[in-house]
Amino acid sequence: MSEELSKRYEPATIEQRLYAFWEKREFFKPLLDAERPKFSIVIPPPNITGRLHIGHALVNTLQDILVRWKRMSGFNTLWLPGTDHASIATQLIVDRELTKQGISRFDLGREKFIEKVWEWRESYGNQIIDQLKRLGASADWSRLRFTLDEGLSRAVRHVFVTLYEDGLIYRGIAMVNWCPSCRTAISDVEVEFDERASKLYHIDYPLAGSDRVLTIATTRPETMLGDTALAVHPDDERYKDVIGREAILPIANRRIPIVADSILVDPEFGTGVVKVTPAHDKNDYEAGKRNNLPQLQVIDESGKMTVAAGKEFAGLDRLDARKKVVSMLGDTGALRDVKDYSHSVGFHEKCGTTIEPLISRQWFVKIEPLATPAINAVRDGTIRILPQLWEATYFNWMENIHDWPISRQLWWGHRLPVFYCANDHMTVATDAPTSCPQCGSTEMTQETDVLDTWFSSGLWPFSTMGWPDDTPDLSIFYPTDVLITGFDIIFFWVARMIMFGLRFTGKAPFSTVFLNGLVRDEFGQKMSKVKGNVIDPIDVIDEFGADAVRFTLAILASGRDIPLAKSRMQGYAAFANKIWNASRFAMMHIDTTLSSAKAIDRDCLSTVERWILSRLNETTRTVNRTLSDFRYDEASNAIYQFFWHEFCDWYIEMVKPVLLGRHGTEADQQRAKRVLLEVLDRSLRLLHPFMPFITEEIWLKLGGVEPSIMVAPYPVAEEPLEDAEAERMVRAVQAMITSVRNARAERGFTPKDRFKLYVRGEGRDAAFFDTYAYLLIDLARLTEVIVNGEPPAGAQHDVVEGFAIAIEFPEKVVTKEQLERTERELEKSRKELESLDAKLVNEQFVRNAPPAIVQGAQARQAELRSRIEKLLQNQ
RNA sequence: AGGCCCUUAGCUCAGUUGGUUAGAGCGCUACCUUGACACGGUAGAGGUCAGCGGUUCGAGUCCGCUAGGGCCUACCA
Repeated sequence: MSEELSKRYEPATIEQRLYAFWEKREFFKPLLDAERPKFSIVIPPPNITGRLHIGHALVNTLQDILVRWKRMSGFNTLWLPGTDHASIATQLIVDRELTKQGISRFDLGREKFIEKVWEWRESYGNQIIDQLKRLGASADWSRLRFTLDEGLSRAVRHVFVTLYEDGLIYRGIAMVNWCPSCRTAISDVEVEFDERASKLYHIDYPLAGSDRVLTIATTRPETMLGDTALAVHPDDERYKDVIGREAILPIANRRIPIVADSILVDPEFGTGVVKVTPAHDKNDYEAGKRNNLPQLQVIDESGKMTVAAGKEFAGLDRLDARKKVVSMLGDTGALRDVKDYSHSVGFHEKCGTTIEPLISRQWFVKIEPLATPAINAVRDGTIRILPQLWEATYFNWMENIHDWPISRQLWWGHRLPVFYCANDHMTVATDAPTSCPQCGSTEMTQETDVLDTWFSSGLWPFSTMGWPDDTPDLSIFYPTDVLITGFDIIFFWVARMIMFGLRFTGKAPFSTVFLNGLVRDEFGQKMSKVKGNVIDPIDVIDEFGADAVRFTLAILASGRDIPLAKSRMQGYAAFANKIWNASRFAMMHIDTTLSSAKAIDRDCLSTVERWILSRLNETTRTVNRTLSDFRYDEASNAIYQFFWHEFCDWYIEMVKPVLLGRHGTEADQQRAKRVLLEVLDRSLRLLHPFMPFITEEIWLKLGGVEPSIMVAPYPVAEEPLEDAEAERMVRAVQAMITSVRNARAERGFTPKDRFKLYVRGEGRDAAFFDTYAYLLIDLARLTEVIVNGEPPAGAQHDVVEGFAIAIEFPEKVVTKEQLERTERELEKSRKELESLDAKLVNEQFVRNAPPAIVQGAQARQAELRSRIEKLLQNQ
């Protein structure tokens, strides 16, 4: 048959053509058929701002492997793709673009700015989708969703209104994490802490009406302008007498009360006196509420000092104000000491700005009623989180969860469905009211705040399927089966989907969460532009092919961090080339197509054929089992080992004598061709989820019944193919061949030199060695094999897999290396035998160990004894 | 501060409930242009499984301690 294949596999020439073929034939699309077993999965929507990075490549490779495996295994499979509008990230990017052009978003105004963002999204927002296609992702692009789509926006409004009506969304004034650069509130999970070198300033506060001073310590002296109290511990003997008195706040010269607070103050820390700034510190805020202290805001939304901080500070940036305060304190002698200090500082994860705790009016989700069912769902096994150790992290966070601030003072995103009339009456409704239900005013304005991006992505598994409508997609594909994502968004996203899913659909949105590790560089370092160790997936796809990249990611992914090295990808590119050439070899000989080939008569197979089918069957079993456990590493490794080291290294070599007509009958040859086709076909199908492109390219040439390998059935293990006896005998042949090659190399013979081999075997085994002597002759390059003959003196003896063999060399050339080697082997065998002997005379061992272990030890003991005896003859 | 994890070949890592001789990829050495493949083949070197102690007939695997490294969460005046 067969067209010519090029000598080397060239991924670039086939990948895009095959992907276009799959898309055109709509193989990615599931059926709207509720009767068939389904498998569904939703993509973690990448941000529209994103370019594909290696983390996306990983998570989407893992999803695609699962999806292709399930699809081939007969499931009606949906992989639903989409993108996230990424409120802050996108706004930041477009903002920066505008800044480059010398425009501020405030010049444009909200509406014009949002138009710009949509334009930006049209141009760049789907780049990442095209990149996912390069990877081979078999998602159903006809269902592509975007979190700001009308349908998804409707779901968002519906959820907001429902939660509001249920009393689970409220508006309130509270201290939040504020980003002075983005000028918005953010949630706790969006704050990243980093240990920073800083200073601890010790400042004297005079006690009013006395000469005494109270020394406090602070890392943020500028906030003292907003101090409204000092606090000490009520049981601290040193300060019992000052409780209730007043201190004089330096610089501002205000009198502030001294209060007792056992929660805020740790008497062991510092001087035991704490300044209290209720408007600018979380703990002080709480302490202020406990002690009825006024809140004095001295820093504004942009991080600048307010008028309340004093005339000379108003308008200064908080850091400049700090310098000024320190300098003034120094001048007045109130600055007692400055110490180097290291403490953790919160930064906005998106822009890196230092977070400023501020009191502001925000919208919150009351989280406890949502969290409790979400905790239970994981506890009772409705949802399982893998690797399981993440469950503890999930519980820990969920059990200490705080209300979720969901409003953001941004422009790009879902505007809250909250409307105010001219008389400031508030209406919460999914559709904009034309007039105020309370006063009839027709001057309605919508809340300017938008929702946290994660509010909409929290609805992703069902909003993408048309919820809140009752759609076929929802009834067939929801809840989904598996969620694959990075552990870094377990709180941002996974927890919120579970909470929302349970609340609004009554069902867990997925039954399994698989959290993949972080891709690092080959030395285990995080990839970062600064370090310059970033691997761009598109670059490596260009260099090694998508299949090699995917295979590398899969074989390294066991749930933990992945140290990715280019050398690794190079290795699997070589594997792809190996597959290509093994197939090339096979196709040079195969003369039927898969669809026209006759069924294999399993009753008249050769031992070698039964062996390779048995090995392939075992591999098939392993791959299916490990994939269902998300052990991508074991699955891909099993195929790799089988294909390269059993199929290529041994089977193809063993079948060559028959295939090339050096041995056997015409019928043997025909059968060999048929089995070769069978093994290649099954191997390719087994491998397809991991390496979709190369397997498709080759498989199409084999002429199967199905139009594509991706819709051909996935192999499953079949018990009749297991053949322990064939495996035992071929193992023996392999060991004999290895032994001969080894001895040849040791004695300094070339591969061209041929020898006589003596093999000892009984009954059926002897008959086997007679029949398959040609294998030994061909692969070990022998002149002949003598079964149960008497080897001449000077032959080299060995015992492998329980069979005694001897090699007759042309003359007795015993090299020093060889003697040393024999000595080493003897030493090893003796040592092992020694420990085995000790074990077997130990009654405890014989009594307590399982019989199989004891029998194994005895068998090994016998083998070692005979091996030692034979090795001694070589000296 | 609390919790979790890691330490196995030169490098990066597997090693499932304790059980024969601890594996892989890359790298390294020697030989081989054998009619699928030099992105190849064959053979080989390389490990006191971080250290110490314990449980057990038996420990890389279980327990404790020590040392080093990483991650997460919360607070740090």
